[in-house]
Amino acid sequence: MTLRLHDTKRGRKVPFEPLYDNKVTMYLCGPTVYNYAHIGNARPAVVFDLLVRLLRRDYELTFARNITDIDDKINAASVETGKPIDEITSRFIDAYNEDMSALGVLPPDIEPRATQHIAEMIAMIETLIANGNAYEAESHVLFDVSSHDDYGALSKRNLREMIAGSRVEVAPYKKAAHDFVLWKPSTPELPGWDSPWGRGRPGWHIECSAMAKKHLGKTIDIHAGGQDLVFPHHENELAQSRCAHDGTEFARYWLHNGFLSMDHEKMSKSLGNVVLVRDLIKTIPGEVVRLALLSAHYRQPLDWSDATIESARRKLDRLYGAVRGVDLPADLRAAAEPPAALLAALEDDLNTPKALAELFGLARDLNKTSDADERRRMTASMLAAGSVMGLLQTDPEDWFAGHAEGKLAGDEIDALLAKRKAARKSRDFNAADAIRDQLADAGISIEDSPEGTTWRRSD
RNA sequence: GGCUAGGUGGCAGAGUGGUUAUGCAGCGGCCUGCAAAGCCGUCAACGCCGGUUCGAUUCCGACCCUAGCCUCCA
Repeated sequence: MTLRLHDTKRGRKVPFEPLYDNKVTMYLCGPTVYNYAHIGNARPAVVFDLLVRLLRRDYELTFARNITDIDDKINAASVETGKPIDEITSRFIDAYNEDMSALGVLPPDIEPRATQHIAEMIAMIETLIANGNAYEAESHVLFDVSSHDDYGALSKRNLREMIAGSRVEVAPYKKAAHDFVLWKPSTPELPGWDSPWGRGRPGWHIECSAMAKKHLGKTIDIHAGGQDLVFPHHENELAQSRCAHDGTEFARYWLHNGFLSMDHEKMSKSLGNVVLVRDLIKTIPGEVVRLALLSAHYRQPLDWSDATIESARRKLDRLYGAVRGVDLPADLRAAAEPPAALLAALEDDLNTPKALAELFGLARDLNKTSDADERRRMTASMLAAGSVMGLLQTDPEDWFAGHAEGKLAGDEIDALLAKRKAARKSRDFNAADAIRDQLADAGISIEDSPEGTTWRRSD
């Protein structure tokens, strides 16, 4: 395949070539588990899940998505609720995985947790001190940014400008404003680990460097995350890892997804517009959320609103409508390939809107033809495409029946449709239309065709 | 203030130096007992001002506007 990816560091799309022939390593910055995942957290999980699915077609992929389970926000939640840290984190790890699963996100090969890699972090910090890249001050260990020439190369900023624009108070123990914490002391109430610098806990950035090294090696192929992580998180990871590994390249391709807004406003707790995935999927199929997240290119901003959801739902109705009622043998389905144009779109830096356009084109062709073999072939192709994108994996009948219980049960609907059929046969259209109205009131719309009548939930 | 990305038809959203994106909505038609779904046709766009060019929405420059980052943040 000819995959092209937009690399943040080079600032442009470049052909993807793994370090080793057919083996690819990929690391995605996962959640900090102090709360349920919101829709903004879901975007990187979904878009990079698509990349994972694409890569697995041609490469032997090792994919790690970490869990940050030690952090000040987690500590704050612990103090607030009076519950121990691991009770909080294990609960939200489970919730995160359930929620992502509902969005069709496949589990990563490795899900490393920060608290299980303290020794690796300490070892890396010791190396950084020994190499002259870090220093100890007042029980803290800080990374000396001035020791790394290339600092700022990823986020395209230079230290002088950053200091000029800085509005941050500089901690007194720092040599320079942008030196960042590798290790910091803990108070007796807070979680801590023994270290050469006393009882303490790791800074935020070091965990990803240590875990990437342990599970994927010194140089990884793809490092991904949200755009907001470019600085400082990824810039700092990059500096640490290279300095700890004698300048060895850390990540060969840096991928960052764009931000999500809520009704054109920034999502924030203070505005009260944070939407949890957990709440969303109570009323909306996870697949609708997934398609909504894939309906804009991953590097573009995406606005989340009721219209976004409704649009995704209608798109799925159209796609499922096309494959509905096609009797597809399992072997034909298993052997099918996605259309080449669709793959080409995805391989062009995950151009999901283009890929979806191809899918709709196929749906139109499918709706047009009445040849049974053609219909089976096209349906198989659509489902294969859906499989790469993590869509269309539900039985169409189940899709249109809806997940939530409506006002009418399935057998009641069938009974009404039978009555209507009889009425139509005796050309009593008033009675037939009354039944149709009754169904419409219950949120059921019906579709007559030469083969019979089908129905769908439309509310 | 600095850095980065972007401003496309009613809405969402790709793309391109000259030719239909796509979805929803609208309009006309076909199909239907009437609808719905589907199909056909159709309307409609490239922030502003210059420049390069035979030709720019697409390249270059200025300007205006928007978002993100510069502090925890997907």
